[in-house]
Amino acid sequence: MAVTGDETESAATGDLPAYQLRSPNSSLAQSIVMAASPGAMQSPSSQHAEEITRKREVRLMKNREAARECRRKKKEYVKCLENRVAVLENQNKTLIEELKALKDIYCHKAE
DNA sequence: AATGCTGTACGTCAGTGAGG
DNA sequence: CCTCACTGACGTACAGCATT
Repeated sequence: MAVTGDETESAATGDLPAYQLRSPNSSLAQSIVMAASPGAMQSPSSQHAEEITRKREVRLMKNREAARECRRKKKEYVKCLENRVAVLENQNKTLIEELKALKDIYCHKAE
């Protein structure tokens, strides 16, 4: 199992995760620029645009965390299944041995 | 050392079902 | 009908390993 560098990446690049550094014209980067720019008076249409951008960011952030959680749950589920396989394989082995022993007893009686 | 391959984690988009 | 959370699919970045 390879350990990825993704979790150590933010340490290597300051404190921003890689996905925030990658695309220079992402909506996030744009919105940061928008928020930082000293736009004093804003027209209703630009306010509306900003609201849309903000909503999008919130949605993306929520979805990002949902995806993380979803993957975590999936990994846990797979681990459970693997455990179950191991248990069932052991049970199967035990039952096969038990059957073999019973067959032996039966054969000796028949003689 | 350079390069290609593989596995892992991530973010985003699009589709879907549940609840209000 | 709308909104929200969940999830599969896709593309991307990166690390580690093998080969040249």
